[in-house]
Amino acid sequence: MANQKNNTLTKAELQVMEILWSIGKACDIHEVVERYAEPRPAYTTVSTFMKILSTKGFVDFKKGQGKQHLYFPLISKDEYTSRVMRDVKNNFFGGSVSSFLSFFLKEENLSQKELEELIMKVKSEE
Amino acid sequence: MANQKNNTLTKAELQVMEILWSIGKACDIHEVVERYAEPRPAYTTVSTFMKILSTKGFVDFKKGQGKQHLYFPLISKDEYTSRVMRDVKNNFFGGSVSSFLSFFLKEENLSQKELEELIMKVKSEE
DNA sequence: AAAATATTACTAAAAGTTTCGTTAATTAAA
DNA sequence: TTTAATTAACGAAACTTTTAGTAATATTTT
Repeated sequence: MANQKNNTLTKAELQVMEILWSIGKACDIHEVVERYAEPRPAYTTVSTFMKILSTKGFVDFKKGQGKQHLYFPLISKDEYTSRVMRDVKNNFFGGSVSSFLSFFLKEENLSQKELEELIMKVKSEE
Repeated sequence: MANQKNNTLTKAELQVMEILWSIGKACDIHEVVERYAEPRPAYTTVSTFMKILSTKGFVDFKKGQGKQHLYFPLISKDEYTSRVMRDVKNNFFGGSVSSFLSFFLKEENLSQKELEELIMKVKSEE
């Protein structure tokens, strides 16, 4: 039986992913727990999330010297961000790019000029 | 005791709000149920959500002739969209407008020409 | 006004999420 | 190599969300 793919993260799962992304390298449970703000969850709680995230296909792990499992994300923050943005675009703007952008510009109250400057900046970064 | 304000919508609650927004006027439970795609939820299920949404402060109701309650949203879709956008911006871009926009533009892979057309369009809508 | 119908409130079961203790397995220490 | 310590897997309790049946209330019909 192939791994049933579930492509949504719950709030608590996302929190774990955020920490994995911020650490930026394969790490053990302890390193993850340490990064939580108080009150920190129990070691076994994070361990459970790793298990869930593994079966969901969001993380994998390898053996480290001494340390048994070193966990790492299988999806980048950018990739996940893309999914979230796509969902917002679809759910709130009927998938329309221009509606999305239009709303955003009004929301942020950006002038024509500011927008063009931003675009220039983005372009130059490529 | 004042009404404890809870400003997040669950998935099922959002679905109800979407329907209320799309109907655009105060309506009864039946009208909401009809708008669901199959398989439709039970009448009492939607009724329960209305109760929850009322206590959460997202909808209110008034008496209609004959029909007992006519429900209507207390928050517009635009307002709620703003909240969602703000949350995405904060959670994924550290609250930075330019990061958010930059990501979006790269993501959509818009050509210079398309961008200019979009800007024109957005501008003309103001 | 009494009976039938429709609607909302209440209650609770089912499903999903979050949390962590206990157990089993693995690694390190004596 | 036996014991102690560490770690992951398992199981389940606590909590949240979703779903809907039943009871209570209100409206309509006869």
